[in-house]
Amino acid sequence: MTKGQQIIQQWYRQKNWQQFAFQREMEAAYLSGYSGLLNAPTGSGKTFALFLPFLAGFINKYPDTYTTQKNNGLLMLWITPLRALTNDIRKAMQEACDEIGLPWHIATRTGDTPAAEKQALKKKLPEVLLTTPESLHLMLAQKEYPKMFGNLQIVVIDEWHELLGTKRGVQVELGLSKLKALSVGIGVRDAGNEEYGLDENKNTIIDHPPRTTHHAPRSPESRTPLKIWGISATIGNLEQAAEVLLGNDFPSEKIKMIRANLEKKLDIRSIIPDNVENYSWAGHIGLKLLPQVMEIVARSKTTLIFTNTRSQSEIWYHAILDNYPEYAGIMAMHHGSLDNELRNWVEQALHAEALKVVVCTSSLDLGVDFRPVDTVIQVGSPKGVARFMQRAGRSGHHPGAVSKAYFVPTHSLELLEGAALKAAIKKGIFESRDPMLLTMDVLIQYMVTLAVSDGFRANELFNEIKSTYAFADITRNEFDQLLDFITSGGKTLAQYDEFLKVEVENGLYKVNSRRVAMRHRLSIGTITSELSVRVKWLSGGSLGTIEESFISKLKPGNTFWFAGRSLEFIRVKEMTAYVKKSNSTKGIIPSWNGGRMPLSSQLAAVFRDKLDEVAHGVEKDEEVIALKPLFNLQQELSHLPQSNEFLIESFKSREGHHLLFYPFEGRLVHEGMASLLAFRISKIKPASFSIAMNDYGFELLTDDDIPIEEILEDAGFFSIDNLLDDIQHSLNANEMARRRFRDIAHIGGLVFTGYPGQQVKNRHLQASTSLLFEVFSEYEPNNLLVRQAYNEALAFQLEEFRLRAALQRIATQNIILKVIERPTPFAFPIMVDSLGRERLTTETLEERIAKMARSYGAEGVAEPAERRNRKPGITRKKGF
DNA sequence: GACCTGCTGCGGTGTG
Repeated sequence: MTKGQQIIQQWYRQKNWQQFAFQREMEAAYLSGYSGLLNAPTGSGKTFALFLPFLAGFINKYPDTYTTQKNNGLLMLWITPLRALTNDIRKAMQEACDEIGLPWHIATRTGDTPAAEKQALKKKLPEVLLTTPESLHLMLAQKEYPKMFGNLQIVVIDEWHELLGTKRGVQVELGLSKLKALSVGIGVRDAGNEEYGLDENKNTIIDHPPRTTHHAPRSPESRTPLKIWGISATIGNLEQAAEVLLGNDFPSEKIKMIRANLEKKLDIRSIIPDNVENYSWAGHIGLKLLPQVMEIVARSKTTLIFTNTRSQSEIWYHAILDNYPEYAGIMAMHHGSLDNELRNWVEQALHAEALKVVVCTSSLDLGVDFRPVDTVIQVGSPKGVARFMQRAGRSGHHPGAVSKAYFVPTHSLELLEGAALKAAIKKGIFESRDPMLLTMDVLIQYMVTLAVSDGFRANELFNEIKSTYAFADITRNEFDQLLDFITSGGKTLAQYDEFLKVEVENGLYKVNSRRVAMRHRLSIGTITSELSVRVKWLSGGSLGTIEESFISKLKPGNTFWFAGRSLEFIRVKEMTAYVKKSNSTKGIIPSWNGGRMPLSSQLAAVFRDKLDEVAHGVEKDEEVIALKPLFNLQQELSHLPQSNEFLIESFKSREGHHLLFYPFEGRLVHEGMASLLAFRISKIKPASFSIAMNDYGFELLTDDDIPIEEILEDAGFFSIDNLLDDIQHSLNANEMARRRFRDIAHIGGLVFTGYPGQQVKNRHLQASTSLLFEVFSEYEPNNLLVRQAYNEALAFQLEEFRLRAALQRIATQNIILKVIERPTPFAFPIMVDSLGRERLTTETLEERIAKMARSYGAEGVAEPAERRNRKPGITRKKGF
């Protein structure tokens, strides 16, 4: 056993920790020089599984000197997606070093780090640096960055599954390609120099001449000595995750996948309403089950209640306070629009076990490690298996403990998702994270980043980025277009100085303007967000942020609920809304505009399986048994589709002709499919439709009578032939792309969002990105960024891939057309979904649903309920 | 400018 390994063993004994098999495996792999991916859940000691072997490696290499004070320079770079994680992990690592007697300095460098500390880091590097992808790029935007990373031994990308599939992930890929390239050059030069980096007389990091030209092209013999390790939770495509992380040039014999295979005991239960028949058929808040939820909370020590939206957590918090006032003081709320100070306080209080319950959104998905929580409650569909697993895993956090998680349906049919979730987890089905490809905006940003610091040479950079997974397929022609774009503004913008950022001197692409450099550093990153209004007490102190559009609808004196308090609105000044405490118990709760998460395709598939079981009379799940009356009614009024059947319901009311389709494929696909089918119908019979949808199906409503039997006979109705063409005609693809383009323009640096604290007005940004989009579309139709905008719209807004798969599935199914008398349990939630929900409504949704139920119930098909705010579908009148 | 229920995440200046 080596000295390093001995020290590790001793450390585990001292800590009285069990060393798991995967940790030993990890140790062996690391010490034999492998890179790869560690698949381990949080709470399994994954940090030490990587950190200790790294220490052991160092101690093995320098067994006699490691205890004396040395200036090693940066040896390990640890990247996490969350600022907060860097601090927790740093503490743990520092403790380990102190205990072993290694006089190392472990530092963090994020947006939180004070400027003075950042300066100090430049002068004297720590041995281990914990940072974020954005901060890594900021470091790459500093002069002489190659020095900083010259002695780097290992890069760890923590929570890689969180980054993979996003533009932040692409940013990491690009950063790694540079670190690898640096290490190749240095590795070659350094061969045979064991004392490298250990010069105690000098306070410089490494002693080698500044690099004027960059590394030589890679040859197979000079493969990178740098080790790269990712840490990822379980996802559907772990192998691919490793490929993306390591890039195309990594020798496969140097790659290992280590799986923790720690069986986490999960105890999942659905909360079943006492009487499903009386439970809401529609809705998404779920407060009817509050008493049952609070019983569980009372029985548990600490509970996290996860909700799907920020306003939902406000509503639940409020309801608990109203009905269970004894929880005041031991309950808290946590979501992304609350002030950071408040959120930090909540996290601390959780840690100190001072809270009994926290109502939260996915803001607590990560970063609650080491906090004792014994029960997790999920209100509403988690929309994905992995997301639910992750949340469930937040409870019973020590190894070996059982995770207890409850699922609270917010409407009856959602209860079947509980059964689907359990089945999916049992079968080990997980969602994949698809890596993003050819994101030119991120590449442009990166190119300018390099130009801002030491400059780059085109051929070298091209080879480097070709080694990444994201840009493996980029052509030289495309790359040249980007070069042209950053140096001359491309074909279209050449006459505007503003876009001429990079200059070429002797083949070196470089930014010489300090102003350009500064502005660029200010806008590094791939996260774009809506402009929001800060909410502040008149007396000072911030509560959080809400959307401009919400505030603009308030008049001074109005009360609203936010951050769990009743507030009186005073005035808005410079993007800040001033409020004071109100005693009114009534108030509107703000809602925020956010992403629209559809049911994942994996969970949707298991849901369809469950439905098939139901149709075949299989009754083994408690959820299915409870839902029996509902399914019976569905069968009675219409039909329960088996997996080889596709149900369509046709129904006439005074409102018009309703057509209901049930692909069970998630709302984004339904939105696209609804528009597509509306278009295809209108080609046969001109008509104008309005569209409503949820995660289970969609509705087409028209004034005209549609000969649906006839239409269904047309083989082309569900066909994927001419799909793209029909989509182009049926949806406003232009508008969708324009919206995507706004973010792309931000990331690519085409618009400047302003200096911190003095943001450019949103309106202006909107106008300028819109203008750019138009100019490009007109004069440069093959512009790479415009092309990207269309591709992103197709892939993420329309989920074209899933849409295609769904159509292909439907083509193999038997179509069951049912003419129904009144809305079925399947139809009802979709029709309710189309009732507008304005932000400032006085009538609660519950009342509206009751009204709608009355209007359709006893009197049969009576006066239709108010149907505002429907999504305008295609308008194609006769004679078009 | 569009959303109508809808999450999360990062970064941060100058000049005389």
